[in-house]
Amino acid sequence: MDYKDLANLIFPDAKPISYYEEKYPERNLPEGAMVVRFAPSPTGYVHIGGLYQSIICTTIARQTKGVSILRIEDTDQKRLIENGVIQIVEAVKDFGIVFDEGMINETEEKGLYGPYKQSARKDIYQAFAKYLIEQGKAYPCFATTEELEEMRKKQEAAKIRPGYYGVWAKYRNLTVEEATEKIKSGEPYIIRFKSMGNEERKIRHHDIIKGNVEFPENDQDIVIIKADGLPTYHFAHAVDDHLMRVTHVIRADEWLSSIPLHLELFKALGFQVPKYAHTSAILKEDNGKKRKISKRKDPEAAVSYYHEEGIPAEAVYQYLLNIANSSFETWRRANPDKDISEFKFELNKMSVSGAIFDMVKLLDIAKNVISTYSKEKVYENALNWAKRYDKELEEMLQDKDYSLKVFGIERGTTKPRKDIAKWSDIKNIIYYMYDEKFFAEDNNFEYAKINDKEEIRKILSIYLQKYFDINDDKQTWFNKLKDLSEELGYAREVKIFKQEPEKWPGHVGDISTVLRVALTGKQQTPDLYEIMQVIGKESVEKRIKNIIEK
RNA sequence: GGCCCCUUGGUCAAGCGGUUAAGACGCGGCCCUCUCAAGGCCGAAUCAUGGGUUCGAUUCCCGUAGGGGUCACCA
Repeated sequence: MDYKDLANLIFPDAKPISYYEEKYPERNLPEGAMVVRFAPSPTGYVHIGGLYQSIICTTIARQTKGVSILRIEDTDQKRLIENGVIQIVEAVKDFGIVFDEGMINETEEKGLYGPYKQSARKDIYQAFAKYLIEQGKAYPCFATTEELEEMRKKQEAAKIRPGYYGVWAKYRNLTVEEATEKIKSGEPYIIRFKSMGNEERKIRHHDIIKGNVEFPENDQDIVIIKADGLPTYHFAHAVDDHLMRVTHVIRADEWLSSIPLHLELFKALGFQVPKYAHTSAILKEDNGKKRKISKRKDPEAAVSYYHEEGIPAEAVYQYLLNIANSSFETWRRANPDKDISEFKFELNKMSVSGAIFDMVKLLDIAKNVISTYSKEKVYENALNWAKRYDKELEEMLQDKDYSLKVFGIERGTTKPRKDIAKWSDIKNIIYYMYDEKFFAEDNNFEYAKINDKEEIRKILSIYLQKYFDINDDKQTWFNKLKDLSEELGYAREVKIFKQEPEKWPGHVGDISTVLRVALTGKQQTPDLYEIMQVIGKESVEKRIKNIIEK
């Protein structure tokens, strides 16, 4: 009996690996094309880090005329959740991200290198596991959980490196006969890789992002096929990335320390080693310390958060792209009108250390993104958001023509307004433009410098009687405010006032503030003239009278 | 704890042996025909630390400290 017999006993039906090598031939791609994959587990929600990875992945593939793959790593059956795949596909699609190959919904996929869901690739992993057993590079291990537990305790007590390796690898040197006998008698087992590494020796490796790194060789006989017949991450990584002809493995840097293992695995399988790029995690500051941003503690870790808050997907995308390559914002500034896809992304310019997530900066980007939108686009986005998250806002927006006028204020100019960072801001910014909402508020407004009730009435009365004409153009309107100021003994120009502030009780700005508060209930608003034009003559009169007569 | 990685203003960061150490966000001030938002101008603020190497170190080497990752039949 030899290894071949043992392999046949364990995996009698597995195909020879040549079958798969032929089925998934080398890709015919232009020079420099990168084949990359995003390989999440469908365990529940999409994390901001996953979105980050998928942006990097699809960007790199597109720019090098390569291929991006969405592969689902569902080998841990315990952690799976229902509709986990479609959640990932949809979440990513909301940000405009589409992969060239891989899963497109819960069960369907596209591409010739599938299946793209690991649970559907069981026979493939087993074929390669069988191959390793035949070569004497893998073996069945009969250790029970208790046995392994005990071993670990001993190792810890003796303060030696834990794990299944060297002399601790109890079943590593079983003869084929012994193993066969155990299998035939029905003893449960898993398959382990037989490592030839030596912990004393170092291996050097070049990572595209991290640079040169040095590790001790791997000497752990890690599990490659679990009790349920599915592979562990490590084995699936080697087999899948080889068969899918992935050229560049881009993944989170928590995998960096597995490099010695992965390198050994590729070598044992006779695979060409891909290039690796280990990306730094997105961090969160917590009590002065940094830690990985986490769904449990940080709501902003889940991509759904951005939809709920109404932060435009485009802004999140740009923010993440800027974390990945900080030269992005410089490029954006120089090329405001170009499509984002024209930005040249470079893997090796990614930061080696993790960036702390900065919501303030994200919101600043969002503000700028929204400022470039037309009033129609703002309306559409706001309405879509409101339909899902804010019924009251949805009702306000029912009158489309009117709402378009509201959103048109100070928009589409060379200096568009930048006061909206997220759709959830909108209600508070525009409610006073709608009579029903405005009059629903009690009108105990807070005025600024001029806050004497009598003075306010006087200013408003005279304005309404002598100066208000909805048909005035902006300049005339403003001149009239100046005239009004003068008539009431205020400075007609701010400049003049500043030269001799003691000479007047206030200036035209203070007068217009009175009008502003009376008309909107707020001390700060966009351009008052435009607001008056939008709400119209009747509303202006009604609002002013409402104050005067109170 | 072992192994590995990281450390430039509050945050993101450029820099790659000689620089007045970019830029962005944030912060402060001033300006701009009314308040904001914006825009313009100005400003405060950074090379963790100790040793080397060198004519010269933010940059190269070693140590220290701090932070992070990893040590599963999870990925």
